[in-house]
Amino acid sequence: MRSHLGGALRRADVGAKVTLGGWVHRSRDLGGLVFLTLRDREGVLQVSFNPDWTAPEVITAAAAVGVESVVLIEGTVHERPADQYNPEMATGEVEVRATAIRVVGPAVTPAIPVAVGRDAKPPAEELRLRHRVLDLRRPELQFALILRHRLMQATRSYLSGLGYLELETPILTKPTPEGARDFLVPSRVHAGEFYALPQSPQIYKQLFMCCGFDRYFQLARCFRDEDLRADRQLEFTQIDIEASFIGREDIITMAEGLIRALWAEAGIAVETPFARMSYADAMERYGCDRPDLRYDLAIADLSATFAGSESGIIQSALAAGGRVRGIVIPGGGAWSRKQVDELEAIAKSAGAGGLVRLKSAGGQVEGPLAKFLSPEAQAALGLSDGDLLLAVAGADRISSPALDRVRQECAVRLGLVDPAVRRFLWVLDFPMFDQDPETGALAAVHHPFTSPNADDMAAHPGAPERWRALAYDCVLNGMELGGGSIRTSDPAVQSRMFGLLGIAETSEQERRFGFLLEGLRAGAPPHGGIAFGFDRIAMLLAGATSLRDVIAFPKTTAARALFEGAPSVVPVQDLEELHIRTVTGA
RNA sequence: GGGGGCGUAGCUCAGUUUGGUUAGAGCACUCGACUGUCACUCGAGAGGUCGCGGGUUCGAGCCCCGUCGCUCCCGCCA
Repeated sequence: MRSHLGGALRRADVGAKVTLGGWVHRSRDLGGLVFLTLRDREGVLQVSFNPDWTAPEVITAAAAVGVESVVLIEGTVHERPADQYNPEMATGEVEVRATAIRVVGPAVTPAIPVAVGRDAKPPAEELRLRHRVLDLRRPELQFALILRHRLMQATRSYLSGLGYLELETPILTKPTPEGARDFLVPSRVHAGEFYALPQSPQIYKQLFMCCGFDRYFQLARCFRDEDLRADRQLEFTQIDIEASFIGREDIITMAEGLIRALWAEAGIAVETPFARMSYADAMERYGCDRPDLRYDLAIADLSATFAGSESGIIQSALAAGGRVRGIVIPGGGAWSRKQVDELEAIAKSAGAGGLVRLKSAGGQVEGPLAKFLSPEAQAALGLSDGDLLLAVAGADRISSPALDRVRQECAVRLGLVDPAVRRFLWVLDFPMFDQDPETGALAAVHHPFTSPNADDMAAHPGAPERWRALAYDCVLNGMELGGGSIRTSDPAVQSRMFGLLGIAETSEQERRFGFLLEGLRAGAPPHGGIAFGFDRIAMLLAGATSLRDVIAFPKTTAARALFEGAPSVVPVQDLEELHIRTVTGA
């Protein structure tokens, strides 16, 4: 039906007789002379209807077509006169002189505009989602989804090239303990029983290793029934990878190559290897496990300096085993009382009791606590003129998240966040467990299948909260791109892990994880892997600010699909067949 | 579950401060004019449950209460 994609025509195509199919992007009727802008996935192209080469009834038909209608056009590619080039169009040096037009898909007047002006705001997101077919016609979204496709192909090409096999895992599966709420699917055949949608293919990919498939990957759909965010959807795609007979360094090298290949697909050169930092250092210096290294503003331990102060707040924090930690902000001394109050509010919302503030001006240290500090202590702070010191006294569990947020906000205020800079980072040696400060209960930081560090187990056999894990996260500019670990391949160790996590009963372990334990007992190779958040990577590389712009049919933050209207009520008979009765008011 | 922002014509918005005549603009749409436009231009026209419900008032787009939707964030979620 078509001979060319109109948006791809260039000066080299001049002279070609073409048949084009596409959408009417804009139309300009000059009276006896009509221009249509035709749009397809390659771009937009001007088609001219002129009595010199177009029959009168064709011109009449062209003048009558509404925008967003689908047309088939016949004509010839001509170079435009040099003074009529349109530098804003990739096809701007040519036009197609039409001899025929057929409206094959007339369109009603669009509810939201597709051809938006240069400075025009796009319609409200609700309308964009409600009229998604129109929204997805916009060149930016076409670009984003086409880039997404290319990133998928680059992933496949890179990993296949390394011998990885793309293997599929079930969507209807068994509830697993990733920590998030599962989506459940009722079984019609087995009354009262449910499948779960996978939060990730974690166990299946480990089983593949036990099967001997050796190198696995999948562009895996994952499902988590939690509240949404700009960067979080109910269903999302992961680049899921697992390999056998490898160690941490093998995974890191492979993953750096993958990142390089993906960024190259978007035209960005990435240097490897990436920087590395231990979890402990990241928490100590930046207060978080995925620091943005585009700026420093590192946290320092000031406990020794403040030890001699007579401030009650400080003394009680230190007495309780806490520390005083703070950030020196060059130039922050010029900030107003109100601006610093705002920073304190941020620290408080993160759980801190308040912010200790000291600034250096004219060689003097000023601030509410300055009088408690000896001249020696004041000098030890190392403040230069104009510096502001913001500190939090208390347990690290409190001060780290508070200083993390303060640090990020200060960086924004100081203009230190350069979007053109990319600082990739591996965070290594995560702790194996997170301990609830009240109950003492352990929870897996990564997941229960991660292998603990064998040296730590040997050194502190009775203190699992001190064990590190063979886990690693890949971080870019403060964002987690992906993470993984070397897994436990010894079924006895795995069983012990379940025990530490509160699943002590053998029968309970077998009921929930028997299929994994059976795989491990059948002879498991040492293995490990990693998973990257594919949507988030696509969002970054497309220059989008919301995941919804790189997902064709996303959900709103209220977990609704506005275009198709999901979720929706279903007939009672359907529920009965599934052995389900709804509760009133639902 | 909690907090913030937004909701006025098909779309983007003004009008809400301090309640007061018939709620406006640009774009889109309809009709007309126009032979090289490219966000075509020009003229005319049509288009409104001011998200929804209730209240206060002589009178509500504007004030009060409730509710719904979208969005950002916290909780939650790697």
